[in-house]
Amino acid sequence: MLSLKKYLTEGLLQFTILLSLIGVRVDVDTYLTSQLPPLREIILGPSSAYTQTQFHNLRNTLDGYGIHPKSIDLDNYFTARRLLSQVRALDRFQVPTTEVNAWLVHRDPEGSVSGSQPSSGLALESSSGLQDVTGPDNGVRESEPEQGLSEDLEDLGAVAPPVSGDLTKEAMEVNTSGGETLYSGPPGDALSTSYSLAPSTAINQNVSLHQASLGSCSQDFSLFSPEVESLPPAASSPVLLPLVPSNSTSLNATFSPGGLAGLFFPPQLNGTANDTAGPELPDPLGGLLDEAMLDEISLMDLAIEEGFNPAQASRLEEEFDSDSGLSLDSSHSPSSLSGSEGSSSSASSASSASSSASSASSSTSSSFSEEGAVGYSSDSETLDLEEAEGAVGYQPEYSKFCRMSYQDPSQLSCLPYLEHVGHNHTYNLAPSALDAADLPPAGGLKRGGKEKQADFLEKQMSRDEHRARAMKIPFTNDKIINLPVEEFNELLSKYQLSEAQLGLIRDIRRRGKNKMAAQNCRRRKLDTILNLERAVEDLRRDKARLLREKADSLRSLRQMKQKVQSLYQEVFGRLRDENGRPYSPSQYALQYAGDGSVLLIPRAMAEQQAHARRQERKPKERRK
DNA sequence: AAGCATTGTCATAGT
DNA sequence: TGACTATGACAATGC
Repeated sequence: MLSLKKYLTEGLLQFTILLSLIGVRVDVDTYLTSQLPPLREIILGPSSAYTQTQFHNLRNTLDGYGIHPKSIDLDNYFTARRLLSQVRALDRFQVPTTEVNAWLVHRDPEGSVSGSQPSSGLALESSSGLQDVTGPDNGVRESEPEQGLSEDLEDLGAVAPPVSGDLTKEAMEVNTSGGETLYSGPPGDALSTSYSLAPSTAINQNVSLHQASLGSCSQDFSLFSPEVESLPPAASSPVLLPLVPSNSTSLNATFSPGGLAGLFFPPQLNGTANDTAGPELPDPLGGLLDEAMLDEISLMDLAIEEGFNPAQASRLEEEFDSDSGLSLDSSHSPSSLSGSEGSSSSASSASSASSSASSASSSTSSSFSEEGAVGYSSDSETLDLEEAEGAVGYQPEYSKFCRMSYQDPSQLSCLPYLEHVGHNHTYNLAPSALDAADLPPAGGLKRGGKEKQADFLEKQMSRDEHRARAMKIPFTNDKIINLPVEEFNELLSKYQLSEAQLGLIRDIRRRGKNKMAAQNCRRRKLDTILNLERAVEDLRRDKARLLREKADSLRSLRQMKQKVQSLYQEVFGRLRDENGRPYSPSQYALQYAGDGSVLLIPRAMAEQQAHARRQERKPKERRK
């Protein structure tokens, strides 16, 4: 039995370790407690410590402590919840949504201006389109830049109203009569995240401007319709670029691998453009992305503060993509965990097995010789119970025993030389098993074997059993301990017992119950430790997962910003003034508006607005 | 022999 | 108030 138990215990643990190594978590307790009761009993022993006294204690559940207010499960639950939330809060990373709406200008072939056809025209909304490109899992939304863009629009409205003319500070005049009106299309219609060719014109009369026109580059830029090429020169700046949304062409279609490559690596602009707006585009995104960049910087700062960097993230990702279940901390590797669990489990099994002895005792004969918990026996050389009593502070009883047990000469030795009470720690095993293991084969000494067996059984008796026997208690310790109080009192009433006997019986009952309570308590303690270990492991995994997600989000954010920058350069490089010349990036900049429109404004104005936004932000940050 | 693990027991607080 | 449980602390014992 012992070897079987050890074999099963170790085998189960090894199997669990193997499963954990391949990423499968196994809750041994689950199997032991609910799914495989026989296995549990083999390994841990019958859970008598949980159930023995439960038939008269309705408070306890089958597990003995499942719903008790003091249940460690409650502690574990709340502790785990708290720790989990704390860890998650530590690494909480919320990537704000990004919605960049850009509307490319196109020309009304008839020179008319209309804002009522948003579906026609060239949509350049990247809010979800970029997410599509980066994939749904890596979709990153960043609301702050969008908010910043809205601020851009507001600022622009305050400083240089982009629509309906009336633009002050120089060359802000808006000409609505021309055919090169620019349109600020409604972004809401941008169901498609697409770049598309505008089959027709959608020009908002209110926002038409003449300062921008599309050059003849459209033949090599599929984003622009041929119609746009023939836009007459515009007159002044800033220009409001109508980039009309359309759902006719998906972003994925337009951003074919080549197209995406073009976005990531902007195509060289034509010679004219390169002359003025070429690679040396000064701060191409200008104030458009500064907010976003600031966000990223702050994100990176945060990451650095947390001891986390993208390289780490990549490494983490590689590590955890394998989902090996290995924790970051080598000291908490599955092996170590399993080791601790193994030791704990073995300890638990030992304590449980002790209870199994108690339970086994319950099923044994009620005769005196067979009664009670098998186990804690006196040493064979020290049959003196009273001396043992004295050794553990039972002096009053000790004297009684000396008086009461004299009838048995073998137990009369109230002598100092029998001080040592041998503890047999195999008491948690059934005597039969011990007999089979320890006794010699039944072939030889039959009579001697029986005597040894009797001696052995006597050794297995607990001290209280010896005391009860010495006091001639007429019922078993098992009954004394486990009977409900009413039946217990009824039992006592059936016998004429001396005060000494009654006192012993009460002590036996008290000690027996406390013994099981102690076993129960220790088992719970072990379970608590194991659960905490599991909780720690879970938290470690959660933290690693959050870090990995954070790395993914940062990566997606970077990619998206690169795309936006490339798009900016694409668009800006193809803008032409009234003379067909490209705009100088040192003098002009594109600015996104919250409604999805794109404005071409003087760079000084853009920088001024960006500066104003920064000034606005500072007090807010200080407040934080 | 020291150290550790296990178990029984007591005292005490709480139910 | 008694019975019972839970648990910290201590001691005994075996390894």
